[in-house]
Amino acid sequence: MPRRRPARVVRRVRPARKRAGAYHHGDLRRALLQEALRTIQADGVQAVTLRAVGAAVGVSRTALYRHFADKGALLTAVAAEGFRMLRESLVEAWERGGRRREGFDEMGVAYVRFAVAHPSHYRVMFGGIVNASANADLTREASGAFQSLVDALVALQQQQLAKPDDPLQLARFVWALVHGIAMLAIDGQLGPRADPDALARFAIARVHTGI
Amino acid sequence: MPRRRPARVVRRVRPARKRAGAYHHGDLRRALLQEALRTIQADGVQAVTLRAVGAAVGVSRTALYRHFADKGALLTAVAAEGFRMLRESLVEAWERGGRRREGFDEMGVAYVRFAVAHPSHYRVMFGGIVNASANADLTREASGAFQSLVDALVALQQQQLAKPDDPLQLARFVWALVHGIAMLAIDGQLGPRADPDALARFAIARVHTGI
DNA sequence: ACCTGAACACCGTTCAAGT
DNA sequence: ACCTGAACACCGTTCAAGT
Repeated sequence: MPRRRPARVVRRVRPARKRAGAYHHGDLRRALLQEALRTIQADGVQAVTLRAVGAAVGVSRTALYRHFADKGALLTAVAAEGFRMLRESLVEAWERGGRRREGFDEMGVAYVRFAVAHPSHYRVMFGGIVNASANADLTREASGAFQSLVDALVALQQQQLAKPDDPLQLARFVWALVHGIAMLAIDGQLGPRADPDALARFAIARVHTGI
Repeated sequence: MPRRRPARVVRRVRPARKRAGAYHHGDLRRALLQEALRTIQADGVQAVTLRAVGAAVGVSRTALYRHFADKGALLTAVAAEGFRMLRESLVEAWERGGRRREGFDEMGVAYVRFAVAHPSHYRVMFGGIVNASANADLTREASGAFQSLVDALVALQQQQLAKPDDPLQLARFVWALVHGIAMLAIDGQLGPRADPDALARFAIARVHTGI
């Protein structure tokens, strides 16, 4: 493990100028969370150190402990935020596609695109870095994203566009499929020439004949 | 991050008894690899430290550098070994099922079972810990596992049990599906009462009508 | 050829102390 | 209430030295 030093945290370090006697930071919790998100997107999770995140928002490396239980809690919040963003993308795609079969196809593509656009963030959500069932907020956001898929499937069933199977099991099936495509894509396991979008459309098309 | 200390490495530490003038270890490379595998299965990747692995096989923490470029190379070897084991499981299931549709179903279940039986090892193979395309040996083993799926699909096509679509794309589709089920299962995202085996069979059954 | 031991530059976390 | 700075117990990696 190269133990590569955080690329260039310096650039956003505020020179510790603090008004005399004023230790407050407005909303340090939010600032730390956003800096963690920025670092993950730019340099990956391993670049998120308490020292680097603290320095970037102009605070000591232990200030975080006032707002998070530990580093794991910070990453848990990052994961929860990811599920919130993912749910928004899915719902937007579903509605843009007219809440019909086209909308469902768009959801599948949107899912894979989210992962490909935010690979490091996606890994925090699913890579075993945070314990999915440990945190109530995280569980709620993850369930919300999953529920948007269940809702769409129920709507398809009402329009006779899907078989009246257990929508939960159907949703798990579709979720696993797009999740698998997403993981293989960001892992480079689809090969250099594979097109994640095309595979997603191919897969969803095959799924329709099965559900 | 609790930075939890390696549970109980002590138990397998040999008391550094070394025959005078004999530094050789027979096959230290293999010993280090197997100890890493054992630790991952027992305590997870984060328990694999050069100090712990070295101590467990009775060697200093830097002896590893004679046989691996760095810690990443050790984990890459672990991942490659995982793909070898996975391919064996898949081929065994395919042949046990008579190289027909039943065999294909068994492959899907075997895939998910492998991941559930070796969750930490599976994460090393797919969790972004090692770079999939960086190492030739790893790439070869991963391709071998994937190829066992392609071979099965081609056989199904020859038996008219699958549509004559591009077998590579079909294989990516099925691979993504079982991979997604596996990941969600070991991540606990399927919920506490979900049955990975049942979901795998449900999914493969739906797939057959689509391929 | 193979391994050691000290040294180095990092970590996350705790805690008494400051305002 | 909120933050600091030193201290602690860990890391992976390098390197001169030993056999």
